[in-house]
Amino acid sequence: MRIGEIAAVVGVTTRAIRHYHHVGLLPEPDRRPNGYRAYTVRDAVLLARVRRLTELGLSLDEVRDVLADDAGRDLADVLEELDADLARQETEIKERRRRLAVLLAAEPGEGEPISPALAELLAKAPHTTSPTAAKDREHLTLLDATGAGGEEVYAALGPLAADPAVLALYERLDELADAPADDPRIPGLAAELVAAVPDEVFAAIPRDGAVVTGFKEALLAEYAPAQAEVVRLVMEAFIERGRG
Amino acid sequence: MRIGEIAAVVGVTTRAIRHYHHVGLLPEPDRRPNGYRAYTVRDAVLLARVRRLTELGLSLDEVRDVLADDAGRDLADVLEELDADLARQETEIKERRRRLAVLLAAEPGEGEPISPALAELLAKAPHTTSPTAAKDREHLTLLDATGAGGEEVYAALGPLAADPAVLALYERLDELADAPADDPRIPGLAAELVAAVPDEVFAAIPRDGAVVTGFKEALLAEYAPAQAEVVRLVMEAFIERGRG
DNA sequence: CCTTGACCTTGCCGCAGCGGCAGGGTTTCT
DNA sequence: AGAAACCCTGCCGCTGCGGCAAGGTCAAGG
Repeated sequence: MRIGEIAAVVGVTTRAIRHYHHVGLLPEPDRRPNGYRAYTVRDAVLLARVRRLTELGLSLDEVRDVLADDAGRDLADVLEELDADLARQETEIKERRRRLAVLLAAEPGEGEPISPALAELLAKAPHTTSPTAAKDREHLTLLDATGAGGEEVYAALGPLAADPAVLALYERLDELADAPADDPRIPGLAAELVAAVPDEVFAAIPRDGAVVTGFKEALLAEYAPAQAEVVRLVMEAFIERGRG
Repeated sequence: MRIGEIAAVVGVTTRAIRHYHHVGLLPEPDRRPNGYRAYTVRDAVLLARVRRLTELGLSLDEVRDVLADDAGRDLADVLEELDADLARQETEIKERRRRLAVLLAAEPGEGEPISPALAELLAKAPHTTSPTAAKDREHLTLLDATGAGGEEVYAALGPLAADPAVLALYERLDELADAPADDPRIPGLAAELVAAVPDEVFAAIPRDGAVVTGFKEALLAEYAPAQAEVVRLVMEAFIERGRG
């Protein structure tokens, strides 16, 4: 048989067969005078064995091992390992599909894949065009994606988000966009912000390991000077609370 | 933040981030005077979005598309397609595991992954050292692997395998190993072989499409001249029966 | 001051299992 | 005789990074 014929018999492509030759999985058969590979039925039997194993999901290296050690004992080992691997993949896929289902169910409006808990929180918050509020929401999605914040954080933030008084605080922060870093309104606003956040929020944020070096600086760099001052003061106050 | 810091915040490797830059999935941030990449919190937010999507199983190209079309409508499409794909993979894995389970249950002796139906058939056949019988078994595994033979073939072959008289036929075929192609024993043996195979076997073999060109020649080449003659006669007789 | 160690930079190779293509030659059918 | 359908070798491409090489940079400690 020529390569196309054995390929048709066994049900694989000629490219695959040549690849098997290339990696030494199948021996190169004799050649006809014109250079064509001349396959025997025994080659087809061998190829079919290879094929069965690869279709089960074994890697070519594993197939080579199994065919080399004709022990048959090895095969059972490899198959069991493979089954364990497939089981792992299966649960992985199920988990992903579960999360996908959650997203698909809750997302026909949002253009962002976020956890349902955060989605609920954001939905509760009043609509606003405040830039600093938008920034806060972005930071929350970051927290959400890293998985650092659990359900408790969102639950604790719930009343805060629903409180219309918070909007006024955001607006006062917005007003500091062009103010100098020593604006007199800074300390007062910082104090009010600290007071507004309930203790539970702070308690719910996992404090395992310090915040990554450089993150705070980067966070402050996001804001105008006077706003950064406010944020810095608020953060300091929280760190104090953490120590207390 | 430096690259290692943003990587720690979001929970990815620096290599992945650089890769995202390389393929244009994330914009290259500004550089510090020393050449280090300087990331902002906004970069972290973006990276986190990318990360969420890739973790769901989207390809980097798909992520790029989703982030480009901020429509949010596109996202739902991609996610649904992804879910369909995952569902397909899941059933695929289940099917493989099912076959694996069958093999693992029935195989603690055989060194070959074959269908249980064929395994049962081979177990029924009496033990023999006949080379031509061994060849036949190999050819059956080939048939088994290609999926051409269904359960009916094996069922029809059952009585034949269990018949000890068949052993004598194999031995007579073996005896022709060194005989010339015009040995007088050939026609009689061929006729007896044809007579031995029940009609159901022949009927059960699916005859969709001719046998692959070149296969018969290769099959005949497996045998010594006189044996090949027998096989050829048997095949001819079957083809005749097929026409009738 | 010098070293060590922990960072950062660019860039290229490797991975699995083939598919595709280029740039030939052969056989076969019409 | 020409076209279609085969065959050959060989190399690049895909995915999503990981690893390694061969450096530059920066902070802390002996």
